[in-house]
Amino acid sequence: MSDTVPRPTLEAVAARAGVSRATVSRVVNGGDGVREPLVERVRQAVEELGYVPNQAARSLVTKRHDAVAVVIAEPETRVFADPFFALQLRGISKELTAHDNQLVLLLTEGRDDHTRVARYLAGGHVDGALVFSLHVDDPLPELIQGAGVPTVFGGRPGWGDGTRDVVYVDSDNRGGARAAVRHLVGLGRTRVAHITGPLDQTSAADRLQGYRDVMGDADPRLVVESDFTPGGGERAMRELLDRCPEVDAVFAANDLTASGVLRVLRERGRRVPEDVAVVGFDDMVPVAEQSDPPLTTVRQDIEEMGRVMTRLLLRSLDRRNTGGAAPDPVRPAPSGEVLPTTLVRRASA
Amino acid sequence: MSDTVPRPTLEAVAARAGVSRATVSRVVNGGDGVREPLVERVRQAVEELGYVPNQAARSLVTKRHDAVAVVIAEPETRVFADPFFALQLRGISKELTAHDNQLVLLLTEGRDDHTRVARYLAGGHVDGALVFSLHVDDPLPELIQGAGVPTVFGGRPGWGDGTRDVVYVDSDNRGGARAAVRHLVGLGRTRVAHITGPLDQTSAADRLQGYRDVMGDADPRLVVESDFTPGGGERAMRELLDRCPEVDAVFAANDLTASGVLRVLRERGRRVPEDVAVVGFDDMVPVAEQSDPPLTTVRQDIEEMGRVMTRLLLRSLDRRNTGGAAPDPVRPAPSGEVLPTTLVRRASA
DNA sequence: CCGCCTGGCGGGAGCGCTCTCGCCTCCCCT
DNA sequence: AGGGGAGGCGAGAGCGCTCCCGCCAGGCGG
Repeated sequence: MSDTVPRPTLEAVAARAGVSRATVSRVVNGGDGVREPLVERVRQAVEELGYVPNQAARSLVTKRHDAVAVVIAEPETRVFADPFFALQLRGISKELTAHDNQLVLLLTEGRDDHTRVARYLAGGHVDGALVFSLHVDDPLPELIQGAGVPTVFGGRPGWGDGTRDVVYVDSDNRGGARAAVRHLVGLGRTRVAHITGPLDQTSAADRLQGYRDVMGDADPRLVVESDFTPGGGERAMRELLDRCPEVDAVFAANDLTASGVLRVLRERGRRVPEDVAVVGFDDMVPVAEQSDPPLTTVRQDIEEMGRVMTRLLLRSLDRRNTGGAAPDPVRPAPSGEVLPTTLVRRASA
Repeated sequence: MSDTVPRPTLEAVAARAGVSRATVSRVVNGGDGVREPLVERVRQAVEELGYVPNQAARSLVTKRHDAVAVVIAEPETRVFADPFFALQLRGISKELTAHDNQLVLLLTEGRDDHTRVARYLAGGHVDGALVFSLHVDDPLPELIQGAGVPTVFGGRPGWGDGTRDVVYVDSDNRGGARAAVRHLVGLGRTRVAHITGPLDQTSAADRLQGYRDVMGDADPRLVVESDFTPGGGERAMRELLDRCPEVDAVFAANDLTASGVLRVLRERGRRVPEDVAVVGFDDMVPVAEQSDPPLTTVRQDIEEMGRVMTRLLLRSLDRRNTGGAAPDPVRPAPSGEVLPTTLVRRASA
């Protein structure tokens, strides 16, 4: 059948335009150092033949791929149930296409995948990697560091002791949590509880930290560990009400948790925000806006986070390609970029 | 700094193992036609040097890339808010990695992106494409067909007149809708309404069709068009109650819509399911299970859909590479695979 | 026992591109 | 008007791999 006609090569275009391969190459890659009339002739030949450069041939010599891997470690299924990654991917994708780079998606679950991913990255198929790994004990980041591929992490890696040569982008979880709790305190609430996320994730740990920044170690009964899910939020809230019925405010570690909290509160006949004020985290719009009452929450700009990660990575790739000479002796590589979070006031607090 | 040591080449491995490049190549690609002792020696050399084949060089000669593009046309932002694509991607990713293929993700919004994607696909960077385009008037599918890349569509393409040479995988939206409505009728409901999705999406159109299969054209007041969102569901339900207060059952085109429906029903003091029974579609677990009351809905296996699409594509790529000779004269190419949907009974109907 | 055939292995070409050279042209300065 | 320099362009050498082909060894039949 349609055995896909052989695509035209540089050679063919050169012949058609009556110039050398080198000149066509120059034109295709920006056209510097070629005089206008020739440029025009080559452009036309390219057009007529429908020439598209063969990326494989190009990579073979340049050793660049104009491709970036996005690694999403996803041990638990539920992680994927929220639009978090979708938004990240959007931001990443936009930024990548703006710079003519491709996005190679690597989804992992389980150990075998880890080594597979590490091998792939070490294989030099991509120029860099954007890695999301939520859990502190995840071996993946270390493996990837070992692969020698420029990498930017999404979220503060748990194992980073601060001095490591790690580049990451994170939301200001701690600051956002502080803002949330302060808001609650500002409302005159005195029994402000916190239902945490899984504390082996740095985002959850940081939010707890922010809560403690404001509340100190106050009443330990007011902190209940949970798991970022609505069901977990329900369980935690029941436990909380049993332990400490006089609670008058809850800072839930994310919006999903908050939705569980609201449900239990309704079920127990507590009015929100009159009896108990509730603040969430994430500003997952469909959840937060549609909840009853609409949820006051801390917004983080997930898409922007993806964008920033990408920019960071591309910039470091650029450096590597141009002047690796001076490796910036003043501020070495390690750095984390922390994106602001903002409190969004709705009805629940 | 660490200027990434040059990776070992086939040549290097060959030297180390004391054989020719060709032999190493043979071993790396399966080892047929090489005697055991040599295979072993080569394997060891590969191991010692940490050799990884250079995919670019390989593609250059084989003209295969072991990579598949996943194109997600996403005109509206909200599409991304539900876990639909995330699940698809999971299925696709699993199947792809099982066959040692990479996933190149192409997210699009807007016209410019369309031509960009078309160019990319036509550029022969990938072996095939998996395309999701929800709207009937989306020009993307046509563009992609034109690019001459083997393609499988996710969801029935709107412009397919049935006779076109199109391969797609879809859920049995129509059948699922029928099952939902029959269930409602079986409950003794006589005023069964349908709140549709955006009818320019085939899934929404098919669900409406399924509703009509059972209800005929009955009372036109019972069909309200909406947009797959909770807010849209609310508006539609209000309108429905105004138009036709005696409604005793609602089949919502998806779970998000159903959640809006439930909210309005609660607000208007109608009991679910006693006064009005409600059925959704999708079985988006977090929404359906957590709703109040838990939602009876039609489940579709999204992840499996991704898997099936991938299998279909890979199979056709295989054919192309091996014996394109006999293009299967009996059953030509065109085909759509329709995956079953099942009714999940919870409390709302 | 010799020739032939089979099968394992090496040599070499070439995939389509980039990039370094070196030549040649044209322009500018003296 | 002539010399020097700069810049435009072409030739050619690979990048790392696959695959075709041809050589050589070993096993068989005549």
